[in-house]
Amino acid sequence: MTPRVRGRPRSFDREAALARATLLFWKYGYEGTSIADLTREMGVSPPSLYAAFGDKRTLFSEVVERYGETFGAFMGRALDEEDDTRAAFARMLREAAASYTDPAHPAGCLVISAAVNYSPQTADVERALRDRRVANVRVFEERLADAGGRGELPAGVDAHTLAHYFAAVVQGLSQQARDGATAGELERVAGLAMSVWPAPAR
Amino acid sequence: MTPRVRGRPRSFDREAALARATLLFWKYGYEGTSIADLTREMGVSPPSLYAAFGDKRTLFSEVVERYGETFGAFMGRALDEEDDTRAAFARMLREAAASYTDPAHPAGCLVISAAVNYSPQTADVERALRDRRVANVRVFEERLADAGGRGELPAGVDAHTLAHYFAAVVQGLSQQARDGATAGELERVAGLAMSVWPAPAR
DNA sequence: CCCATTCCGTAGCGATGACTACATAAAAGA
DNA sequence: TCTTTTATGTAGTCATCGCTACGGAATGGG
Repeated sequence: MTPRVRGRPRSFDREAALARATLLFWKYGYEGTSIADLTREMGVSPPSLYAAFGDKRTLFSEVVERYGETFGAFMGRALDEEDDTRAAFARMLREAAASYTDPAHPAGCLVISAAVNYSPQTADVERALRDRRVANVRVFEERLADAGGRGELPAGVDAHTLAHYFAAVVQGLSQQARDGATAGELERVAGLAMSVWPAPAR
Repeated sequence: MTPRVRGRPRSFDREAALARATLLFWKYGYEGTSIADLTREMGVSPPSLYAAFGDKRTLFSEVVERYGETFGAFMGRALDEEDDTRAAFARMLREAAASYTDPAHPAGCLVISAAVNYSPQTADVERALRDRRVANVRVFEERLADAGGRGELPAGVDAHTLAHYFAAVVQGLSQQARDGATAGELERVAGLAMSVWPAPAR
């Protein structure tokens, strides 16, 4: 199972180091986190970091990928596991409020907040996260349009606007969490935000 | 009126240079904008910049102050000029949607997006903007509590939650605008967001 | 006219950014 | 044991960061 390779084995836990890097990028963002910060917190010297993860951009990409499969996975799960569309979005907002304020890690969402500011040279990093967010809005819209087609929403409900609304609320929850809002405050905001849901077709 | 001073007069328009700096910080953020970027776009050499504006932090502070009195002033105006509280918040969201997508300047709100990412050395800049945002939530809450006291809202309506909700929506609109949402899309989101407004007391 | 004052552009300061050359250490294969 | 392979720590590379010393240019005061 453990494929013994040639050469000297690496002296650090790659997964643990990646987890440390995630926390740094999450809190300070891509440009706010220096290689010196990373090597210090990961307990790895610069050459080892570059050998194990490639350059800073590649490491960041892997961090984002890992984030999506772990901390950020609640969003896809809420939409996939709930049959009722309203329940799916309600659960998504509720879990976002909880996750974004979890004291076990930095506040807010890494995909939303880690590359807001960027120098002209790192515009592509900002673009990569923006593409993820835009793709997410499309996922929302497809689910809502599908719900409309199945009669879960009254005819004529604007799935496009509703999708952008939920995206905006999620991003607002992330920003509020970073500004110090508590889990309880955000859970109540999430509940209030759901009251825009259109009256059921009759 | 023009107080003639001794020495050589400055060869550039201080207000125009400040406006250029505002656009740069607005788009790229505090750390994403270098002194080299600023001197190039402002058409001013580094020593002139430092003589006229102090260091980078001080320049940024002045930019933020100016922003609040110009581009960001619609928010205070909406709350001050509208007697009806619901109309005040509706106008605020509507104008935010318009301002954040105005092609005459970078998308979104400078106070929300210019210092999301920060190195440990510039945490105080992030803090300064965060304090502004948090103060804003308090202004919202006071206006909403006042509306409750005047009978504009049903008894028992949670002004605190409502204030955080509106703050989150505004921040979500800003992020959506930076991600490329159009004015029309955000205006519809703003309208939808207002449907959480509680039914009037009877 | 000369001086004091203020601003100008050039050129460069020390510190830090991302990243790497190099010699060595630790493993597997022959 | 000896070679090959891969990882390690030290100690740098060059570019860019925010910022400034310095000498010259443009003004008003005397």
